[in-house]
Amino acid sequence: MTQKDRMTPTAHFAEKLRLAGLRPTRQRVAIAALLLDGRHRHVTADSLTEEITTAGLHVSGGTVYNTLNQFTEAGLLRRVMVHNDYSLFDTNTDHHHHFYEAENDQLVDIPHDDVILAQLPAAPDGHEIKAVDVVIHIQSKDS
Amino acid sequence: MTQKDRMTPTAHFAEKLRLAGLRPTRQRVAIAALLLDGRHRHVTADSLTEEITTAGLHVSGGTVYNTLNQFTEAGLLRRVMVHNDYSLFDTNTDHHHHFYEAENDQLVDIPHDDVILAQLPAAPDGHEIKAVDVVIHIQSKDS
DNA sequence: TATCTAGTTTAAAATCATTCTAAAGAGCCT
DNA sequence: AGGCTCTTTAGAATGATTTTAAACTAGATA
Repeated sequence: MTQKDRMTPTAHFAEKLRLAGLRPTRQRVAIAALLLDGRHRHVTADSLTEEITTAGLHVSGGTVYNTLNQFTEAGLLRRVMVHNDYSLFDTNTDHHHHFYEAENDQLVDIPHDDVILAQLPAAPDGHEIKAVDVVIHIQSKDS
Repeated sequence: MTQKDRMTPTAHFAEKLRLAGLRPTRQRVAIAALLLDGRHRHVTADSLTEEITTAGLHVSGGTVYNTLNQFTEAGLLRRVMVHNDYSLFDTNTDHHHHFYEAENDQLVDIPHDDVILAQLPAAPDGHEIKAVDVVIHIQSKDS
C-alpha cells in the first residue's frame, strides 16, 4: 500500500499541487479534484465553472481563469490552440495531437502513435523545441 | 507578354479579387495590394491598419476585420493559430508549418519539406482532412 | 495556540479584440 | 442615368479575459 493510497482524495490533490509549486487552497484543490482525476477531456473556463456549480461549490470567475492558467503553467493542463474565440484546456498532458472540426467546434484526441513525424527541422539558433502540436482540421464530407 | 503584365497593378488585384468571388471595392483592392503582392509575412488587424495608414489611406476598423476574414475564407490568406490573444494571418497560403516562440510572440515559417509526416490517422467517419497544421513551440535555450 | 505575512480569492470594474448596427456610399448590370 | 445589392462607416455592443483593491487564508513562527 503506497502513501498515495492512504491519503484522502483531498490530501492527494493537495500534494499534487504542492509538488507543482502551487499552494493548495480550497479552490485549487476543488478544481484539481475535478480536472486532475485522470479522465481525459477538454474544458473551457465556462464549462469548468458549470462543473463547479454542479458540484455544489462556488469559485469566482477570476479564480477559475487564474487557476486554469496556473495549472497550465505548472504542466498539469495543456492549452489547445484551435481558434481564438475562447481558451480550451486539455486534461491530458501526454504527448498527443488533435482533430478539429471547426463547423461544430469539435475537438477529438488523436491516439499517441497515429501521427508519425519522420523529420523535424532544427530549432532556430539559440532555441530549443519545447513542444510539437499537430492539429488536423477536418470537415464533414458533405459540406 | 501575358494579360497580367499589361494590367495596371490595381486592375491586377481587382481581377484577383473577382476570381476569388469578392467584389473589388476600393478598400479591398488597397488591402490586396498590400498583402497579396507575393511577399510572405504575418499580419494582424492592427499591423495591417498601420500599414494602411502609412500608405496614406484610411479603412475603417470593421472593414479591416471583415476583409481579413473574407480573404481568409476565399483562400487568399491563412489564419495561423498559436495563441488566443488576437488573430494572425499569413500571406503565404502554400502548405507550410511554423515555429512559434511564445516569449516574444515570434512566428517563423518552416520551409515546406522540413517537416515530414510519415503517417496520419484516418479522419473520423464521415469526415475528411482539410488541413494539417504543425506548430513547433520553441524557447530560447537560456530561459 | 496566537500571530504574522505573503500569497489568494473575491466581486466588480476595466480591457481589448472583434462583431454588430443602421445609415450612407459605391459597384455594376440594364 | 436608374436601381438593386453589396460594402463601408463610425460607433455601439459583445464577450472572454485580466485587473483592482479589499477581505481572507495557508503555513510558518513564536
